[in-house]
Amino acid sequence: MKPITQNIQDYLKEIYTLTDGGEAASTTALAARLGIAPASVTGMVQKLAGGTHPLVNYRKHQGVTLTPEGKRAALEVIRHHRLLETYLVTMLGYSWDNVHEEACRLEHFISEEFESRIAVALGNPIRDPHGELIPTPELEMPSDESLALSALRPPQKAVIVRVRADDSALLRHLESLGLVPGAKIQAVEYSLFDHNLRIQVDEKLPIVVGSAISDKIFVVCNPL
Amino acid sequence: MKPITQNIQDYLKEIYTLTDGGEAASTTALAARLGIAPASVTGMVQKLAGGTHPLVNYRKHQGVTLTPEGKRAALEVIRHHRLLETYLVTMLGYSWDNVHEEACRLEHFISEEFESRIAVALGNPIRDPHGELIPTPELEMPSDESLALSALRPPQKAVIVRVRADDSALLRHLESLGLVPGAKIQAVEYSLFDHNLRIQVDEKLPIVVGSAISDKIFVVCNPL
DNA sequence: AATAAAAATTAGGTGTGACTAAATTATAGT
DNA sequence: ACTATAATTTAGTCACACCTAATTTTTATT
Ligand SMILES: [Mn+2]
Ligand SMILES: [Mn+2]
Ligand SMILES: [Mn+2]
Ligand SMILES: [Mn+2]
Repeated sequence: MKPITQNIQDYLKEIYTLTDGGEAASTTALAARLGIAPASVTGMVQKLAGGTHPLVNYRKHQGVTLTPEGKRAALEVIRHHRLLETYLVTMLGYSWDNVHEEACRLEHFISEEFESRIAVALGNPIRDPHGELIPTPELEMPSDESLALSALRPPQKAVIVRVRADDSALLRHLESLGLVPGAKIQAVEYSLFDHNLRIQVDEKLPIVVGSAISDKIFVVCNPL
Repeated sequence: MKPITQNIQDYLKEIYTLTDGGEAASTTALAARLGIAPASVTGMVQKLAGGTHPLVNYRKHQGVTLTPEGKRAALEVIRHHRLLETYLVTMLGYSWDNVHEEACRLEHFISEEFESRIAVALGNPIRDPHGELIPTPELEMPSDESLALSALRPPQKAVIVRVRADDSALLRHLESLGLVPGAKIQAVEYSLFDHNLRIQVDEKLPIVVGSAISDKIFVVCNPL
C-alpha cells in the first residue's frame, strides 16, 4: 500500500485520457503531456507497473494502460478536477478559461470531505464548465453520446454539450463566438475540400469554423 | 530566487509563531512542532540562512529568527491558512474543530486569485473561526490587545475574542462549555493555589476552568 | 572549576522523481 | 532484406528533504 503521490496522480490522469480511445499510451506521448523527458516516464512507469498492486500494465516498447486500481485512482483525481472547476466558476466567479491551472493544482490536495461538500453545494453536477463529464462519487464515468461538431452536415441542428480544450486563448475565442455548452447550432454549409463548416449559432449571423475548432466541440443532435 | 516550497513554508510558519514572543526559535522546539528530527531542522535552517536573500537569521546554537523576507513569506501562508479556515466554516459548513488539517494542506497550493476571491466572498474578514487575526492583503499582522482569560479576576467582565488551539478534542470541549469567540464572561472566583477560575459564561451557571484552558482563551475587557 | 545532562550539529545514508547521454529496439522507405 | 530514422530504454547523476548515530557545544549542578 505505497502512497499515490501528486506525481503519480498526474501520470494516471494523463494515461487515462491518452488510453480513452482504446490504445495503449506511448512513453513519448505521456512525456509530452506531462512536460518531462521520455526517459523519466520510462522509469516512473516501470515503478507503477511493479509491486503487488500495480497501477498500470506495461510491457517494454508496448505502451501503458491502467489497471482497475489505476483507473479508480485516475477517476478520483478527475472527479476532483472537474468538481473544482465547476465550483471555481459557479461559486467563486472564475472565468472558464482560467480555472484549469487552479484545479490542476488543488485536485491533489482536497480531502474527500471537501470533495463531498462542494459536490453538495453545487447540487451534484454531472458536467463541468466545459461540459466534461464528472465521474460519480462511486467513480463511474457517465457515458456520453455526443458527436464532434465536425461530423455535423447541413441542414442538421444540434446543441453543444462539451468543449474539449484546456487552453485559455482557445477558450476565450470560442466564448467570443458563442460556442459554449448549451448553444444551439445549425449546420449551413460544408466544404469537402478544407472541411470548413458554416454554422449558425443561436440564430445569429452564420460563422465559418475550421476542423481544428469543430473537432474539439461536441454536440447532441436530438436533445430531450 | 529559489522557490519557496511547501516544506519551507511550514518551517517559516512555525518559526513565526515560535518567535512571536520575541525570542529566537530553538532547533528542538521547531523539530517538535514540525514532527521531524532536530538534525533535519538544523540542515534545513542552514539552507534557509544561506544564499543571497536568506529567509532566516541563524547562528549555531543561537536559534532562528525570520528575516523581513521570511516574515513576508510566513504571513502570506498564515493569511492563506486563516482565510481558508474561515471559508471552510462559513461557506462549506465545516465545524471549527475540523478545519485545521484541510487548511494546513491547501494553504500551500491556492493562488493569489483564489485567496483574493475567498477574501471578497467573506467580506474581507479580520479574524478566523477561532478568533485568530488574519494578516491583511499587504501582509501586515493586525495588532491584538486581548489578554489571557487566566489573567481575569473577580468581578471583571470580558468577551472572548480568540481561542488558541488547533486540537480537535479541545475545541469540541470548549464549544460544549460555550467558550467560543463572542461569549460574555464574568469572573466569579479565583483560587490562588491551583489557579482555577470560576466564571459565568453568557449568564449561564458558573463553571470552573483550570489554567490549561484559561491560558488558551483570550478576552477583551471593555469591548466597544 | 569539574562534570553531568541537555541541546545542537555533523556525518553518512535513504527514497523520490527528475535530468542527460548513450545504447537499444522498433518502424518505415527503398 | 537493408538501412535510416524514430521511439524507447538503460546507465549514471542530481537536488530535495528526511533519517539515525556519533560528536560537539552549551547549560546547569554540585
Ligand atoms: Mn481542466
Ligand atoms: Mn494536477
Ligand atoms: Mn489552524
Ligand atoms: Mn501546512
